[in-house]
Amino acid sequence: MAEQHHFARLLGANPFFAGLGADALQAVAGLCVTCSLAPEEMLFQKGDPGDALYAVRRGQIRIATGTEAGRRLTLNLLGSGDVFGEVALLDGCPRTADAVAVEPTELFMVRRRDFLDLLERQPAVAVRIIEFLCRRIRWMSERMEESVLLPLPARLSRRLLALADDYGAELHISQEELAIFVGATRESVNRQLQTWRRGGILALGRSRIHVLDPRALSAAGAPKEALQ
Amino acid sequence: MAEQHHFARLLGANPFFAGLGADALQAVAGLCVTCSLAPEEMLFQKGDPGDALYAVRRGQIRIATGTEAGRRLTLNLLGSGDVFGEVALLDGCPRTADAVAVEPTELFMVRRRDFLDLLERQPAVAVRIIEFLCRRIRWMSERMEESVLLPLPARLSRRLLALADDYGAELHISQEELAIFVGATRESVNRQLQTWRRGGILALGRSRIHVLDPRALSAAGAPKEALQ
DNA sequence: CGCTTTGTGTGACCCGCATCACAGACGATC
DNA sequence: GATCGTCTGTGATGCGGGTCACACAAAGCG
Repeated sequence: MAEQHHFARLLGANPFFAGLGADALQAVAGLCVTCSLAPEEMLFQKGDPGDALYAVRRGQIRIATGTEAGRRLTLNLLGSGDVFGEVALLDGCPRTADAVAVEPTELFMVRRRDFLDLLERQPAVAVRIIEFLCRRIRWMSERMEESVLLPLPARLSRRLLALADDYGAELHISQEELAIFVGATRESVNRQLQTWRRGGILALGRSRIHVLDPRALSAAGAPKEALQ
Repeated sequence: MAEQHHFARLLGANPFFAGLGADALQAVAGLCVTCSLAPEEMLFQKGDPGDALYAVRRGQIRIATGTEAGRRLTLNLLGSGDVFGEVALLDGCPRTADAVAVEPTELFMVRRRDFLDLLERQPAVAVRIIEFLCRRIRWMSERMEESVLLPLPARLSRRLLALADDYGAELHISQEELAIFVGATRESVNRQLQTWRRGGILALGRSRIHVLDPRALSAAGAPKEALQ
């Protein structure tokens, strides 16, 4: 019960369910199942039927894809409170990417049927969902522009700043992880991080990146365009 | 009046409004204003308030962005029957990209206020919108993966096949346009098209690309992965 | 405590694609 | 039909970043 109250609060804080009454939140909370994952454990993969919606309770989830040739790409990293898996849930089509736990992770899960029932009984939820989807579209279109138009230093700078914004200046992520997140190789990422470290912008450690000077990092991310 | 019936049919054929009753469609049609654009005329640009939803009646619209440094990127090309501008309309935030007419174009336009009123009176529309947004998210995530993971020939092949699918095997698009659509330069695109022309896969002309052998083109687009 | 595993730091080399620079070729416009 | 602007075709050259190949350091683990 305390469990469910905690849960309802967590959901209420999330834009996906914001605007529901306390009672409705309790109802949603009642539909949820928790589930936990070990590091590197896969929750679902590309092509699976989208039969559930998830929210991160604790830990971190990586949404990723790759080619058969082994090239990989992280589409997003999700932390506590983030909701994911909504697209496949809403349109009933297969998942477009894999979801893997980065660290020991606990999730809340709502099954498709239960969620659609709720949606029918609470039409106000639809509006929230629309807003949520719009936010996601904007985020994707931004990332898409970045990845096509900007060179590695700019992409890296922005991703680091975004991560620092979400998780604080002390990031614990390996350079390998970071590389497949910005669509580059570990070596290239390492070289760029080194020049920033030498400039006093970052401090580096094993699976640790400390953003010391966000302003300078931000400036370093837009030199080509700034100069003209 | 015949005008409005034509319009209502066009809207009904579009997933955005599919599922509305004939009367509802008439109501929407009544809200619409038509507007026409000359080639290269700008409908809206990045940062503008999103105060309307559009549907292409005739012609072609390019959705694009770019950096201050002059690098450009076409995000989408929309033809007759396509709906666009829905994100800014729905969440009330500024446009994330420019919309420009490629050729002489006529549009239908619904103003934000009118549309939100409709949405309130016809809650069933919300579900359609959700599906529409989901489709868009899937499309974007696919394009995003492509642009990061695939080399130019693969990206080009896929874009050509997609265009041929929408507009028929006879594409009339300049190589420059095509280049900024796949995130490359005209020169690189030209060289790739030439090798395909020499292979009998394409025929080329001034602002004209004829896809002669879609199968071969599709195969040419995935060599690296296919070989292994 | 060695031994392995996982992550970092760096050099050498190469390749895809951008950049730069022209030379036609086709369509419009008068 | 001469002229001009847009579009195509192609070479030369350069650079960002991918690939390969190690050396080393820090964390697990018997």
